[in-house]
Amino acid sequence: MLVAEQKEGSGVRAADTVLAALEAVAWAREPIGVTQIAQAIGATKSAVFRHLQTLMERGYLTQDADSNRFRLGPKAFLIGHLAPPAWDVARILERPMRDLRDATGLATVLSTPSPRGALVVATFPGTHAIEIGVRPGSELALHASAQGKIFLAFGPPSLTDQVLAVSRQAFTDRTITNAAALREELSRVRMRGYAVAPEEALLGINALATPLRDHRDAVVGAVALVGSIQHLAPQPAPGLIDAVSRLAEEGSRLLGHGVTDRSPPGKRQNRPQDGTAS
Amino acid sequence: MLVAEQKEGSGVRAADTVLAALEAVAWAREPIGVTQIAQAIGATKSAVFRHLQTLMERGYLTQDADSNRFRLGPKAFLIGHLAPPAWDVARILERPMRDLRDATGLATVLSTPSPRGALVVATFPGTHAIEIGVRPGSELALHASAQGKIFLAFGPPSLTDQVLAVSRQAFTDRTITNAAALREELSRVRMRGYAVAPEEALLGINALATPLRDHRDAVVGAVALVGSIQHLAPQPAPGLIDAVSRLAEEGSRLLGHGVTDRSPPGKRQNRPQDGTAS
DNA sequence: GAACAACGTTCGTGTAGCGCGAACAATAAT
DNA sequence: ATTATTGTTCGCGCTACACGAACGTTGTTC
Repeated sequence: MLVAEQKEGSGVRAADTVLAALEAVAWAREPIGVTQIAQAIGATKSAVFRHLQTLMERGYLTQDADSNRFRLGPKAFLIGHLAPPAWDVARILERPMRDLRDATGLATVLSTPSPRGALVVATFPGTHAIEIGVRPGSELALHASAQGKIFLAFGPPSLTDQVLAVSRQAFTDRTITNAAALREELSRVRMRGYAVAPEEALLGINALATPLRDHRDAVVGAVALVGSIQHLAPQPAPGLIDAVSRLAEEGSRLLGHGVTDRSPPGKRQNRPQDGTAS
Repeated sequence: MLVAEQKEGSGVRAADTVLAALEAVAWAREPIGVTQIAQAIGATKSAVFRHLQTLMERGYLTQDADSNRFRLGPKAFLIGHLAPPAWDVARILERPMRDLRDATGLATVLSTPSPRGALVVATFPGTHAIEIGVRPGSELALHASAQGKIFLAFGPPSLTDQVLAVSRQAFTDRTITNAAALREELSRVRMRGYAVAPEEALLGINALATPLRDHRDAVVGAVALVGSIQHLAPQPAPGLIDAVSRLAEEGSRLLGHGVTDRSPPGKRQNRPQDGTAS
């Protein structure tokens, strides 16, 4: 074992497992049993069982009296509704996102940055016969999704370094795994102001994403269109780019971007970085 | 094995700690630091620190870039909004609860049963000069709160046994700690249909609660008025009782109570169990 | 109705991973 | 500068966790 290979090194194992179990229940749209949870998160039944007890004791889960299956409980609900309204972009953007979906027929996705990837917060599936969508809760790889590249391109450079430090998984043969190539792609994204990821996460699928900025100009999310490469070419139609950009701008405006922007320049969190010294 | 004596024995310590840390952040209405969290949940700084890393890795928390303080993250938001809409009673009852508060001037509280107590889901503080309220997230003792007694009186008998198995804490000298007296009080609650808890949790404060029932006739929550014993006597004014009862009935109706109530009697969740062999 | 399968739950064991306390670093306050 | 308080890291010892297998129960199949 030469390489440190820090995958999960800093965290607490039992704590990570309990959160994984919680998520397994959350992502399932119907009550789910111990065995399914165990194999979903790759742990043994007995371990999961004890963790589920912990979650029940604290009210995050409830166990159906006669089926012995688990569903989310009141504490989970409460925690989510105590979360800062900043994440309520989902609600704010619900209408315009649906409109964009209806106008383009493509799946519309709202993501937010998370250490493991671009967390899908809200989605509106496409309207074509072959429906393409993304499940809320999914975490899209930062290097292989349009949203992820947005976060890498406009987010803190430490995030990029983190991603470049470990080897990137190749989901398809179009996935950009080379570090230099990825850096180049990111500077291209910065120039264009939008990101695409043709067949980088899944063959036949492309995505087009633009950044959401808050009142402090920090990128806090991304809106994206996802669809077949038939409807969403590697070089998307200008109309689509405009539409997504407008949606992102509207969302940013609703987040306070551009208003009361009186923070003295240079006082932002834009630590000098390297200015893309590449 | 007569008594199970399960205080915290069955859970996983690290898992419990990480959830406690998550809650500490959630209940704080502003970003909070490691030290405060540690002493809030009674753990050492270093342990809490590692747990916070786990929570960040999974996106439940975000760390403010320059203050190093923690706030709830997107995953917490998402989990809460994936919770079954049953807990959305809070939203459904928002209007009527506010109306009741305005009509009575007393704090209106919505609670739901949880193993540790009556979990406060939503509150509207009273309107008197001396404001009395309950913080969302608080877990009121089952034996010393009006809401808790509702859950004991109308919930599964196993819950009552559980509470009676351990010694009850006396918050004031009015708190009912004696097992027989509590059983008696519960049957009184069942007869009346409402519960009060004059000065049982806090001197000078009383509460008046009625049960919320879902479509299967199970008690899934309680609405309560909380206020000074000046405004809320140990034997509350009939008008107040009526008002709370009406609110609870309206809430129950919104939860589907009374419609398609065709479940055969005796088929409910009253499994014989061992009948309290102790 | 017996045999089977699958599930939730319990139990014992070895070890690694956790909690602890103290040291270190970085900031803020005096 | 000095002090105090914070966030972060380190090393150690022991606990309390993950594992695997067994148990009890439910539901399914022929």
